[in-house]
Amino acid sequence: MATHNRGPSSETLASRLRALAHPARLKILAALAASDTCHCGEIVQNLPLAQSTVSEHLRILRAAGLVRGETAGARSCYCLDRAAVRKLAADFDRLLAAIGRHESAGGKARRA
Amino acid sequence: MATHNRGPSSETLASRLRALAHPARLKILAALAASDTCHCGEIVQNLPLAQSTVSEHLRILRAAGLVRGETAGARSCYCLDRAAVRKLAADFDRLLAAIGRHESAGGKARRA
DNA sequence: TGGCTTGATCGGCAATCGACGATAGCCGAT
DNA sequence: ATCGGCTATCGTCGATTGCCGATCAAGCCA
Repeated sequence: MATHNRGPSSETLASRLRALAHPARLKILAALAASDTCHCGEIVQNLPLAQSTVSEHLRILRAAGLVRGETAGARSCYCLDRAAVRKLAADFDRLLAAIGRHESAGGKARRA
Repeated sequence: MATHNRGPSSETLASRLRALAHPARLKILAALAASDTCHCGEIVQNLPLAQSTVSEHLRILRAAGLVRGETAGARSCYCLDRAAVRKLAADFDRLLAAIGRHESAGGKARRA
């Protein structure tokens, strides 16, 4: 049994999905996943975006909790929060499983 | 090499996620999943939004392919495309699994 | 037929987003 | 101390989004 409630609210889940729903941010996540070297300049070089834009995307990902940035002065080190990514995947999967199931399972009418 | 692509491009996946990344649209999807009666007025009654706003959200969901609307004149019938939902869930899960895994095992797709 | 109900579309408005350049702060190297 | 590289933040601009009321098109029923 799930010891907690079913899932986050629509607002919470939607805001986390919003953080993902941008091609540049998906690419940034993929870059962070590929190499743990994680500083910003490397990402800027691999994307056709200005440095300030990439920094802004990193801020959004950090605010969503998907990325942790240790700003060690000049060279900040960004690390993917893999646990948070997995948790988001689980929440999302739970929602879509409930939606995608052929029958709306049981009478647990979920009022939103 | 042919496009042995594992998943859709960042743009494609991001645009589909964008369709989901709104609390009202998540609620609409849940309402469609709960009851297959699927006409618009019922959804409007369960949301604090104007009818035109709900219609707009339905249009976005339809454009994303998650909902099919058979506009049979006056009373249109909206149905959840459960196969599309499952496909999106699979694509998303594949992406997040690749990101959330501790080691990026394959690692050959380094786009510059 | 006329009127009613239902939903899609239009036009407008405010808010937010996404991008950029410019600037400021921090650190190591010279 | 000064220089130069790196990054975060600020301000701004155009584009998009979200919401609404109003209006229009299409069926249904008396």
